[in-house]
Amino acid sequence: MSIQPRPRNDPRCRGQRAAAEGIAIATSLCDARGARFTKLRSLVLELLWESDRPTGAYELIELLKLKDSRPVGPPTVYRALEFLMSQGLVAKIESRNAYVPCAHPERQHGCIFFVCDQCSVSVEIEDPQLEAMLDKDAETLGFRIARRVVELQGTCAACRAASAGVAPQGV
Amino acid sequence: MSIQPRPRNDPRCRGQRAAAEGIAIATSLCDARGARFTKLRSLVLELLWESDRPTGAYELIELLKLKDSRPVGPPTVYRALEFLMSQGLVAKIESRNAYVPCAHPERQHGCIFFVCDQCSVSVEIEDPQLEAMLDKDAETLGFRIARRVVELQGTCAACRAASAGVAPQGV
DNA sequence: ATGACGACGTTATAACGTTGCGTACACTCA
DNA sequence: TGAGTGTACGCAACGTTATAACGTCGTCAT
Repeated sequence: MSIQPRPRNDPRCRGQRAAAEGIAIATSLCDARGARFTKLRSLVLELLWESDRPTGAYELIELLKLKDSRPVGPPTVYRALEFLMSQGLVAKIESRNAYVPCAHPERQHGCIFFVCDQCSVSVEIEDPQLEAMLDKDAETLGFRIARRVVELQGTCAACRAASAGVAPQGV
Repeated sequence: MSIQPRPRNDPRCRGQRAAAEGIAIATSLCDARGARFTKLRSLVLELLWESDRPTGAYELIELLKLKDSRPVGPPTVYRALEFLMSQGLVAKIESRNAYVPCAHPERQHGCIFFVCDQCSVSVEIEDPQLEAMLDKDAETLGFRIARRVVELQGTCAACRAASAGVAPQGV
């Protein structure tokens, strides 16, 4: 049984409220691990939580300028992202060269992302059964998995509904 | 039950022989579809088949220069790759910004790639059961999948064996 | 204080990908 | 046969994403 998906476009999961929660969890996690959750790292994570879609590194640079009037270079942002990823707080959407906050950093798990081609919304789910199958395939090959990249591109329910309104078609 | 993986680093699947076979299959497929399998497209596919690992677009540009003494620009190569991908002859490894020939273009299927962090070898497998699970998850979300990106990064059997020889450790 | 270390700043550059426009060649069809 | 059409390719410039290399600063244990 899949764990209930918790879409990142769900109102309960986005915006100021979620950002604050995300930062709080990240703070305590890093604290527990002895990892330094610096101002910059916190700011980057906050910006990702406040965004409603995967955000590129250079976009983050722009946002940091606006938010903090602090000009930061690419290496700085990439380092922050690398740290956040190493802590499981952020994931990279490889097919978009963009970054999203992990919905549940407190759990160690492989993320599966559904990314809408039209509105760019990304939804993160967990599916332990699917992970198990990948593990089995890996074992067959004698391959040791370090990182899983599972990204499904297509059309989200909202965009399908919207386009169906214009030009209805069967499922 | 998973279809037997057919690793791209399997001798039967690589080198001149495999390249020739790959080109032959591609030729007949394109012919049947009324798609133009031009000299350039064929050459790019051939280079991918001859490589033993995912190959970047700019690397292909260099290889084309060597092979054909023909200087081609980035747009030309990207267009060829786009065509080859549209025909299911080539897949992009998103986490590497690199391209591999599809082992079995004659079948329509979602590819799963195992990519070694150390030697860069990539192995392509099919797993219909896994695809079915992804489809089910998508259905739960009302998401229509257009393209699957499944890439497992880690250490291949050969590299594990090699490093185990140096510093043995349990599985 | 001082030496070690981790985080961050800065400049430049590598690597990857696209836009826009022009030309050549093949394929129809009058 | 020659005009019209569409697709592939050439080319210059540019845009985007990511990293290398090196320097500075603050913190902390000795």
